[in-house]
This record gives sequence, C-alpha cells and structure tokens, in this order.
Amino acid sequence: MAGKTMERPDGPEVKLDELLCFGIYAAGHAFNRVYKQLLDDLNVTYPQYLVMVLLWERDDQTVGELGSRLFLESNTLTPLLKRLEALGYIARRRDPSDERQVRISLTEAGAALRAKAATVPACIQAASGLTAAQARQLLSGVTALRAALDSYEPE
Amino acid sequence: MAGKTMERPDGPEVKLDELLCFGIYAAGHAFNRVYKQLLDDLNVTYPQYLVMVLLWERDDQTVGELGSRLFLESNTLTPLLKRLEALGYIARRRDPSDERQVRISLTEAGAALRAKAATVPACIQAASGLTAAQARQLLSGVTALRAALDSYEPE
DNA sequence: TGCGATTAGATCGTGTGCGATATAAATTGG
DNA sequence: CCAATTTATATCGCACACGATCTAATCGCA
Repeated sequence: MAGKTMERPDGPEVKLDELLCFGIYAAGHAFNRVYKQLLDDLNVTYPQYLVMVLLWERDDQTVGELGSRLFLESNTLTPLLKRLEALGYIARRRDPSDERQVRISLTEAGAALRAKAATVPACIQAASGLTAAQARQLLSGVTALRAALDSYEPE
Repeated sequence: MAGKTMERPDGPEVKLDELLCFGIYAAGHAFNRVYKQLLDDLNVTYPQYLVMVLLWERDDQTVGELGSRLFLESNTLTPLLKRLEALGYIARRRDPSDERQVRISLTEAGAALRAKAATVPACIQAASGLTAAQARQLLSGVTALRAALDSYEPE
C-alpha cells in the first residue's frame, strides 16, 4: 500500500520545472534572445531568418512549401514575407501556370545576405554550450517529440 | 586531401532540419497546439496555464516572482495577468508594505480550476509519445541548453 | 461544358514576447 | 532629511502564431 499518500488538494501536483513543455518553451525564448542579437545586424527576425535559410537551400518556393517546412500557415507567413519583401530580400509573384500560388524568390540582396549571415551558426553553436554530437542527439529527441505531438488527435 | 570540397556559394550550408533551434521552435508550436485543445475548456491560453500552475504550487506571488520563474518580464505578464483577472481566476493587489509590488493570488474560481485541469498532464504525456523517463531526459537536455543560452553574452 | 468542391493565399482579431520608455514607490548617501 | 538612484510594474509599438473567414483560381465530374 502507501506509495503516494494523500497530498492531492485537487489535481496532480504539477510542478512548472518538471514540465517538458515548459523546458521547450523557455529554451525557445532563450534561443530567440540570442538570435536577436546576431540577427539585428541583418535586420531580420528569427522566423524571417528561417525563411531565408529555406530559400538559401532552394530558391523559388511557394508560400505553401515554405509553410509546410516551417509548420506555419499563410496567416503567419503572408505578413512575414511582405516584410522580407519590403526589406528587399525577396520577391513575391504569382505563378503564371497557377495563379493561386505565390512564388517566393531571393533578390540579389537576399542572396548576398547569406554571406553576412555566415557567422551565425558558429555563434549559436557556441552559445548552446553543446558539442555537435550532443546537439544532434537533442535535436533527434525534440524532432520525435514534435512528430508525436503533431500526430496527436484526441480520440 | 579533399574532405569537403568546394561547395560554398557564400556561407556554410545551413539546413533547416539540422538546426536545433528550429527543432525546439517547432516542438514549442506543436505543444502549444495540443495544449490549446485541452485548455479551451478552461478558457485559458498556454502561458496563462503556466501562471496558474505556479499559483497552484504557491499562492500569492508577486509579478516579479512569477516572471523570474517563467523568464518573462512585466511587459508580457501585466496584460496576461489582467486577462486572468478579467476571467475571474486571480486577483491583483498592491502589497501594502511595498506599494511597488503587485501580489497575485488565486480567487475561488482560480483554485477550483485546478480540479478541472487535473486531466491535462496525462493527456500531454500521452500526446508526447514519451515515457516519463524519456521526458525527464529530454527535459534535462533542454534545461541545460536554456541555461547555456541564458548565460551567453557576446562580450 | 459548366458548376460545385477543393485549393492557395490573404485578411482580421486576439494573445503573446520583447525592446524602449514611463511612472511611482522605496532606498541610499551626503 | 532629502535629492539621486534603484526597483517594481505598467504602457506602447512591432512582429509573430493561429483560429476564423474571405477571395480567387483550379479541379472534378456529371
């Protein structure tokens, strides 16, 4: 018998610091704050940087393609992309073969930004305090977690 | 020689799916989406839920105490707390012994909410697809990461 | 062929996060 | 004891996220 004896005013005793969700949430903010310092030079925010990373990987993608990689919808991406366009880093134009789609492509300034951003990954790695192997392992854990959460449907 | 031969248009070849920051970022959003379904019944958002968790841990804390636990400042917390107050879950009043501080306490409805939220942790655990041990291990990794990022200052 | 259904983006409203700044209360050093 | 500084919170502006809804273009199929 025994085990956890009555200490249950109402629900299970949830402790903030034992919640994985909070660890992820707080780590996300911490990353954002470090990135902000590094990205201020480039005049882009962290989500904008992620879009640029995708375009540096492969130029000329639709809003939907970018969204499926980032797990974001057009309601988030459209304004963000308009800001990148206003900054002169990308161009947005309707695909002539399917006018529903908007294709995003790098401008010259957007392509050139890649060089200026070249030092960012090393700074982030240093700030993370992790070896490449540790980072890979943690990434594999959070990626599996994300996949499980994404596929969760209550019944 | 060789090794990585020239494949360097400009910077290091950053791939979105190899970025730990992005894994964390996306996992955070995924958590948020799962929580949203569970918390809609309670009429609170995920950050509001975190505040409630802290108050269920210990009632009557100042804005600053809550902020230091959540790594948030008053510019984020003040409006959030006002919404919780408008919902009737908390009360905000100035500390008579130091009028600069605002003490946050649970109302009866706020204390009662704990029972309604009792099923949330188990749902989240199920959605995460992780055993308790796996979750603990991942949490320890992201917590160390957050600590490293928090202490990073590019001189 | 034509019309209803689907698809791709855009728009709107709400709620965070956070930098910058404001305000008011407490503390401190001369 | 009081002016200068520090501390606690609030306010403002901007940029995400995301649910809900809208519009326009394409598709499916009778």
